Amino acid sequence: MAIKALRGMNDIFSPEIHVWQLVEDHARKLFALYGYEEVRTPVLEELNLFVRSIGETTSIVEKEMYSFVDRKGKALALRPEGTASIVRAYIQNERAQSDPVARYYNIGPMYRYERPQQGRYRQFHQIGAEVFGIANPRIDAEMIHMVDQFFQGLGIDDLEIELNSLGCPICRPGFTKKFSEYLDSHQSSLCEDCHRRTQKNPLRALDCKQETCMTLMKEAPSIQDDLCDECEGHFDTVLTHLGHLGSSFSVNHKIVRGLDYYLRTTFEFTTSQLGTQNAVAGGGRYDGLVRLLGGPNVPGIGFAVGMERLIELILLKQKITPSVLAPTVYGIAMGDAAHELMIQVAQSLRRSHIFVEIDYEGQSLKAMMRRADRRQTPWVVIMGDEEVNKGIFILRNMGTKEQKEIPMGEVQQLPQRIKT
RNA sequence: GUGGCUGUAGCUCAGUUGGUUAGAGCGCCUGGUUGUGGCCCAGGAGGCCGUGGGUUCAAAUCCCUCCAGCCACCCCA
Repeated sequence: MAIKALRGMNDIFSPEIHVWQLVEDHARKLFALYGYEEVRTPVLEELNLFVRSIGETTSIVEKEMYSFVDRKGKALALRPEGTASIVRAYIQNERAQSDPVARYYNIGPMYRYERPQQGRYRQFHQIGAEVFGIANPRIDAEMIHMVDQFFQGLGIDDLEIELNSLGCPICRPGFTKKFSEYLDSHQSSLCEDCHRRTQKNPLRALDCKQETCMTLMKEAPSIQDDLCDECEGHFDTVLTHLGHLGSSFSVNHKIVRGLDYYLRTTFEFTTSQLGTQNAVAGGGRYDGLVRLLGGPNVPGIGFAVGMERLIELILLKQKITPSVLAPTVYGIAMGDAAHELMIQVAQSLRRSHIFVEIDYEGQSLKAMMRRADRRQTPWVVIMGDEEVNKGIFILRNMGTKEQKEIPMGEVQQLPQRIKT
């Protein structure tokens, strides 16, 4: 094979593409009910946008970005996630001037240079949404519930919703310090990775999968004991409101997200059916981010759904069976004169929004019929010299094998005939 | 980035202890009906056996490199 797609980057074809479209469609319709509008931003941004927002010491920034310099030496990067770009766009376009409150959603590819495995790709797609300008914890609950609705609507009803509060710049440092000290006092029993984490990002040790570390984490200080009154109140409201909305969830103080900008509410939607890549959606609040990136002091919250993972789940659970679209009418013409007329018949039907596919390649009637059958079409229009001379065409019902001769003049009535 | 498993036709897979023209099923094409589909029957096309190198008289088969997929770590969607 001459040229192959890059590692971890996939082509998406028929039948799966229909599932993609269905999912995207579902998202657009549902999000619109909550007041979200789509935004489209470039996939390429200044490298610095991601370094500053996601955090210099996160593994995304340290080793997973597709970054390079352009012809003039400017450092660029393909977006590894969507929030930073949307925040940048919100600031740059002065959206807060007229009204700081805004709800956006976006759908598109993201890029991370990781070792691919099932549910993890170098180019992957997210459906994400962001809300700016609302500090009220009820929006946190509403957003999480909307994501829940999103999955329910696709027949995915067994995801685990896990929530946590990461505290805020007022209370988190105290906890982080306490937690670091705990790690230090147990250095000897920590795994190699957690040693490293102790320096750079101690909280990550919370979701280490090494058994010794896991048992150690059970005894570790928990963030919930150190939340300041405001954070605690915020989190409580999120929980009770989410309960009122009818979403079932659990609180997990170990969920730590890999992006530095999160604070207070964070959440994940996980499945047990996709192996180790179990997060199908995740998100959280990022109140300081807009200001950090040079904008006004506007709070924010967002989430992202992993398309590939969601679609793998859908296919796995057979909630939606991907199928190729079948033409309602399949046109078979033999000879130039018949082809001329076939085009007219087809156009007439298409004007009535009927899906017509004409066979241009079949070498024999038999071959074309075989293809019509394979395409699972219910109706076939057949035309040859005989029919042309008689001013008719044959309409064949593939199910009953009945066929009728229809005068060319009655093309207008075809749509009704086909519907019954 | 680390460790493990894997790579033969479009798909799913056979392929003996290395042995000469690499197979099956499904799918595809053609014929059995100068113009009628599914089933059946017959025939056919399609493989640099992932890539490059090595061992050997001889490699799909043994060894190494690289590439890709999968699994775990890591990370997260």
